[in-house]
Amino acid sequence: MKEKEASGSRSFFNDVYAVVKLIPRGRVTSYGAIARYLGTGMSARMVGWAMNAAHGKKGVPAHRVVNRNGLLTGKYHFDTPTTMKTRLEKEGIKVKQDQVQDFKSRLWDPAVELL
DNA sequence: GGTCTGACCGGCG
DNA sequence: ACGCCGGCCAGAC
Repeated sequence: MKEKEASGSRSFFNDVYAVVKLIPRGRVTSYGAIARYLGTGMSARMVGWAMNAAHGKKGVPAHRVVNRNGLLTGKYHFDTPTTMKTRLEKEGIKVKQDQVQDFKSRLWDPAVELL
């Protein structure tokens, strides 16, 4: 019988989900921030890929994860390109033209907040 | 089983 | 200051 590495999170996909779930409402984070927190560092791309798998899963607010520029890069991956913006605004985050306002202030870096 | 892409980031010219 | 390219990991064809 094979176990799925129940002891801790082996797959960083699982780690990403955990971190994203911990993102407080009204706050956003970047792929690179999560990647760095997980220790992947350069593999920020995988974080976005993990989000792809996070689709359909509940508790994984992928809409709270944006790129380094605070741009809603993955908005097109949602059901509708406006879902991400709508959700963020609903949480109190101002979004203008796919860009998070006060992104730097809204940025929730796990490597810092969870330090 | 090999190859390519992919919701990024950072360095270099 | 801007543009391009390389890098990392994993999933899909």
